[in-house]
Amino acid sequence: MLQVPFIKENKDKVISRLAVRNIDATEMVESVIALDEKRKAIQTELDNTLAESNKLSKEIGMLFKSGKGAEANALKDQTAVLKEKSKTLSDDLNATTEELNSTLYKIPNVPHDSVPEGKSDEDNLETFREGDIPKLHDAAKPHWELAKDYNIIDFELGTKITGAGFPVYIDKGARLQRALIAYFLDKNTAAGYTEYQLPHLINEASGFGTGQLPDKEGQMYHVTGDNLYLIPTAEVPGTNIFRDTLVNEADLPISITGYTPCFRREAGSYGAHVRGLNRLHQFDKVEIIRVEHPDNSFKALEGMVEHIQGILKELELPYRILRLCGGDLTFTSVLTIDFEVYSAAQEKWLEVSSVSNFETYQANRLKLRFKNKDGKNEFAHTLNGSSLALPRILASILENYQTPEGIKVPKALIPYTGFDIIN
RNA sequence: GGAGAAGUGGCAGAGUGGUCGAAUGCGGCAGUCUUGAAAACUGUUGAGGGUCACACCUCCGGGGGUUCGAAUCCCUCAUUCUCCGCCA
Repeated sequence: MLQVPFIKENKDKVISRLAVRNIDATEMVESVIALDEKRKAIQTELDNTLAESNKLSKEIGMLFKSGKGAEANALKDQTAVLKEKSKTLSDDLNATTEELNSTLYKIPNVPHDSVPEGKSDEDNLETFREGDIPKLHDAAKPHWELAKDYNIIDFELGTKITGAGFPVYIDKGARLQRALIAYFLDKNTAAGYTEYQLPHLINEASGFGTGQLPDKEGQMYHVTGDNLYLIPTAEVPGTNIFRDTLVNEADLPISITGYTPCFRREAGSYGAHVRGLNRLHQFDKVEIIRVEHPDNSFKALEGMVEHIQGILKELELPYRILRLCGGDLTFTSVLTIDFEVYSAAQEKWLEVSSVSNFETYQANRLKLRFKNKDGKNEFAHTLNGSSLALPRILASILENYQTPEGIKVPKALIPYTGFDIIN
């Protein structure tokens, strides 16, 4: 969430930049400022009441010590009134703080100056494009047909076992998945990211830490028996490593990577865009996460973008880079860069990675800080990105690399798969 | 799943009703010494709210209670450790 002093000092800017997200935050911003003023007033009154009460208690203690029991008992009566008053005030304070926080939770992060205006993904700004779109043979097919022809992914079987959106990968399909995971992790660790294996279920506190809760619980699978949630992305367990921590400035940046399955309810999705691997309830993803010094976070974002570019180039997939417009920007992000890969048989671009800088928005909720040169605790910046998400990479490999003889394996992956063609 | 124990500042670790926001050590920061560094020595060093700055308030796993007063007593929840059971 945003910090109240920041909102106060940059009120007009906050409102005007949030307008890029097509929301009018005027009312929420005003309300935050008013509630904070109210909170301060109550806090001050409560503090004074408690100070008085503390003072009396000390006096009572001293009187008892010096054997003046009668005087002490007389003072006790006075404390009763103060106690009643402080009870009322603290209830009032709690209610106000809660109201303040719930308003803060509703205000998304303030988009970076470079974020273009726009309503939907159609308004995202393409900034770069590389790689040749392959010319496929006449009998070329979309990946869901290829998957069936070569028996490497069985969607119906997954439907039988679980439901739609839970595919079963078979034989070379499964090996290709495993190869991609290992390949991505190797690329990430070679770039300085430390590999982590993370829990696939998270508790409520973690959901709050990264912003999935309180508003977006409908997007996660909820294990009600234990009140845990299945992770929608490794970002959640990975970033919550740093919840309630004070890191050393010298340890920044912290870079971690991890492979996890991701579970998303995707309620309300339907139609052609969910066909095959395009949108699933369970999918695999390798994530990169960074905790950065505020001075360096945008440079770090650039570095992450270059890193992912390197992987897509090595896989020889045609890709483009987009700067998300305000309307498409995720709630917690200041700036998000998307990567899309061209899927030749579907003849469309598929999103395979999303890289974001959250600045202090997550750190504020997480209480992730470092001690700066002046000895003050300062919120760190957090960033993350997919490096990479598997299903659409797989889809584009299957489609782009298909030949009449079979599906070729990208050169970079052959050491990992142990085979060079699916036929 | 059963029995017992524990949780304190960045870390380790004392503290069993008032003088405790909390001894001590490590780490951090500043200084002395040194050509410089290390060592040694001296000083300083928790977080949040509040204030121009003070004052003041809150925080000893989370929540609740007893008391004029709680790190300390009681209840409760989650966690960790030890022993037993079960087990990939």
